[in-house]
Amino acid sequence: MAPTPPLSLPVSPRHPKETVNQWAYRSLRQAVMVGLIPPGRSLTIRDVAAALAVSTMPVREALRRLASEQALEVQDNRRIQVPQMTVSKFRELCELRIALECHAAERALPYVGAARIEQLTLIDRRIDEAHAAGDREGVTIHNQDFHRHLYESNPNQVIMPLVESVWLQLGPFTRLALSKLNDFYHVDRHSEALAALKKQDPLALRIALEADIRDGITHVGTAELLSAYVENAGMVG
Amino acid sequence: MAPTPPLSLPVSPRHPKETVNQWAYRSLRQAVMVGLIPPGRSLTIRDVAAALAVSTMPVREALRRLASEQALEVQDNRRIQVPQMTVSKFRELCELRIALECHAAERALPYVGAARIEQLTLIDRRIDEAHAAGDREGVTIHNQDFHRHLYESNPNQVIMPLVESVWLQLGPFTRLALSKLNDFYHVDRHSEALAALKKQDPLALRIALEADIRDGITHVGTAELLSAYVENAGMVG
DNA sequence: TTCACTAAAATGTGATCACGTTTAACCCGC
DNA sequence: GCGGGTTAAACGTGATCACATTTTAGTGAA
Repeated sequence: MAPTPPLSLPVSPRHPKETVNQWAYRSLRQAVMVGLIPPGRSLTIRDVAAALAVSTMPVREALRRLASEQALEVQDNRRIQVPQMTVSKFRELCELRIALECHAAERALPYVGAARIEQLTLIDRRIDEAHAAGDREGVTIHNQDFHRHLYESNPNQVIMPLVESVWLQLGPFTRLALSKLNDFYHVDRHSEALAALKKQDPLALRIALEADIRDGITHVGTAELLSAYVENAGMVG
Repeated sequence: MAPTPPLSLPVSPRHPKETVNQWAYRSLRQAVMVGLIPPGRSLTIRDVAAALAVSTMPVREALRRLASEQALEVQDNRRIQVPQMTVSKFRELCELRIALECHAAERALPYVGAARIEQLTLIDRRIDEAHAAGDREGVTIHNQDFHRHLYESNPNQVIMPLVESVWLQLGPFTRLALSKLNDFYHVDRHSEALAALKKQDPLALRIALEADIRDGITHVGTAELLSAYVENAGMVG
């Protein structure tokens, strides 16, 4: 077995007023979300601390937090690693995502006014632009932005943290979905969702949203593709 | 304003092989779950550490973890407190609970066999016993046990952590529901759920489960009762 | 009495160190 | 060469200390 390569993390600049803890959390979260750390890779506190050039203290709290959000996994060894994915677990996460987000959208619907719809339309345009430019990471970010803004129309926010947790778990594997994105004719589910919002039609919204989520998933969801991806431990370009 | 009373936590014995961190987390979680710490009460690291007779290190990690599970809330002051509840937030949490748990039950259904049903029946009996004995906390614990065992029939577990998060947020207020428990004729929704499991009937299971959850909630859910409870900051016997 | 300003206490944050456990390397005997 | 046992390195955990920020108390003037 080859020796584990030295850990290198992309260091985004640290915001002013941001604690080292938050910065470490944000950096690690981003790395996990875009699948930069292959599943099964174990993260030691000292290594991450060295990679981020900070002490161990903020790092271990960031690691623990990500673990409690199911983005990382603590083994019996007390060692922390990126969770391994299985086909059935993946399916389970997708179905959960659909149930959760359809519910979130339905609960948000009554609060969606014209201003919000305009905002969502704008974000949707940004997705298209990133899509046209072949910017996969941009598509991911703006797509999450679209969903987040929709659900957060509901002022009584309790669902978003759970949705984010699911996103984090699926995160490392959405890259695969995006790599296939251009191979299919892309139906704009977001337009359908926006139409449903304008009509205040809950059922149409659910349908559009479920279709949108499945669209991004089915390309991955075939057992063959995913298991090939899983076996390669995330090494997909 | 009266000076904040000194913090006293019920210290459950520490398991062997359990780290101080885990023990502190478990203790705090339990305290929050049963509503022992009134909403709005701010928890300082040093106070909790003193109450648990440990150093600050494990405590702050426990606090942060509970915060990331939405059981506690970090303010802009960086201070940590038990979240305040509002009527609409409560309703939102209840609807989320129903959506989440109905989905979990449906995904678990195919895996529920005779052995599991027998186990659930046993737990249900324990609920009745606690109910008869007037043991509210026992009812809560065994009821959660029933739901947990049902959802965990699904071997690909991804939903339970989210469910636990919702339980934690509702936790401090279920006490009120239980205080009214004996005032109404109690339809045994668990029996209906068990029947649905035997028949492998997804729809009947959903209906039974939603009814079960609503039964425990409607007594609280009336705006008057809850707001009275919220105003009193959890001071309900 | 009330408001503003200052000083002191309290609190969160981050770094460093010590200890026990786990993991990996190494060496010896077969 | 190969397996088993010993030793050293690596790691997580928990405690203590120093520092910056926040909160509170106290004081004095209007």
